[in-house]
Amino acid sequence: MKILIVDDNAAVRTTLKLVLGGEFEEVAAVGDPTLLPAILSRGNVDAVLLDMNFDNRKLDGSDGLFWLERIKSMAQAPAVVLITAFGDVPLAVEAMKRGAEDFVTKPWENGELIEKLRKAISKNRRLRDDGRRLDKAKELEKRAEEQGRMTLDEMKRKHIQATIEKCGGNLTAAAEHLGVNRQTLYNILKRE
Amino acid sequence: MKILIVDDNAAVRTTLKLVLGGEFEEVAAVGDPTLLPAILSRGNVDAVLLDMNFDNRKLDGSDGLFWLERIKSMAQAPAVVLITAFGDVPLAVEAMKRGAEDFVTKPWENGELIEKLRKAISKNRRLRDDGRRLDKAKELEKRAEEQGRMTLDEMKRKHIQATIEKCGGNLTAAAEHLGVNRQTLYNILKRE
DNA sequence: CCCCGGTTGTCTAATTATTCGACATTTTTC
DNA sequence: GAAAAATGTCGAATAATTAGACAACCGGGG
Repeated sequence: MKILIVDDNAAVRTTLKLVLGGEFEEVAAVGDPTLLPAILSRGNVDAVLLDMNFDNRKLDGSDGLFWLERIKSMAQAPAVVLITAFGDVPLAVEAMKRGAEDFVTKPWENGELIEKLRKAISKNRRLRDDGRRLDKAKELEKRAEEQGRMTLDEMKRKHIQATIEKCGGNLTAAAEHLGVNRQTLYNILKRE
Repeated sequence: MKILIVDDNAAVRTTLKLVLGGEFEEVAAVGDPTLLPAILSRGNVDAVLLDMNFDNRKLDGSDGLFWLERIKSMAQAPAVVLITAFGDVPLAVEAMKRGAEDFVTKPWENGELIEKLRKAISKNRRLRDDGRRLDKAKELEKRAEEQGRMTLDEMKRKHIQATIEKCGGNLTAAAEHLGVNRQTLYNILKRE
């Protein structure tokens, strides 16, 4: 499991890398959140541990929310755990509503942080699977509907095509599966 | 849109009913959370506004989390907005992780609360729709799989049955849709 | 009430599709 | 390189589909 730390404080980055290094497969750290899209588009990060404040003139966490949104709008988005020294309840709630898997306040407790990261990753995986399944659901729904108003012949052809596909192009086996003679299958295919 | 207020403080209940009464179709309030299952199983509540502390000896919000879980484990669960006077960040985060749509702290701002309730309801509706679609997806998937290893004849029969169904039993129309002769359809049906 | 358009159930004869057995050929597999 | 499996193609027997036709039936409107 690969973790990406994003915090503008070099000391925090070093500490976190040290703490998490022994627990996760790979731990990288960057100080500049603008690098996030580039890094994540390479797609091998399981969780991002994201600081909420990068511009020291505003400590309201809006930077963190912004980057959270950027991350979560990506396809195959990683889990995101937010971390902040200036967290209040409304900010935490807002972050969770925008799809963060967890929200921790500095100073953190190491073991707890590790646990939260692990849980975040597995929760995110579940969500991603659900998302994928939803996409598939829409497709299936559409196909079922099309199928509904199909002519018998079209239906037949489609099923034949699918079966041949499934048999890896072996027409004899396909004919067997379809319950028709091999010759009949040939005829049908010849008639296009 | 129907709102259920759950708070052991009668004054809070009265105030909330007054505030929300003009904004929502129906607003009910109870003081005892143990009534929740009974009320919600009647299934006409869109959102629950749930206090986090019922036992005044423990103000850690565990009661709220407990009831939140109970509500969210129901089929067709309503939206839940938590409300508390003793909220801290970890509690808010935990509540959101457990599926609450929002988390507000006393004292609340009326307009904001109303807005949060509305948004909570629509968010919950989206989630519920997704859930339903997922269920349907599984079913469709199963059917598609079955279909995959069907004989041409079985396939034909299934499609014919479905089409007749869709045409409300009108065989002439069904035959038309299927692109076969009416007589052929009769023959097929007669052959069982 | 009766007529009418649409459906149903059934029939024939002509057409078309499917099956079976067989054979030569090509491709796969061991 | 030989055996096994798959392909491509026949012809003849069998089965299914088609078009056209006819009597019967049902439901609504004149």
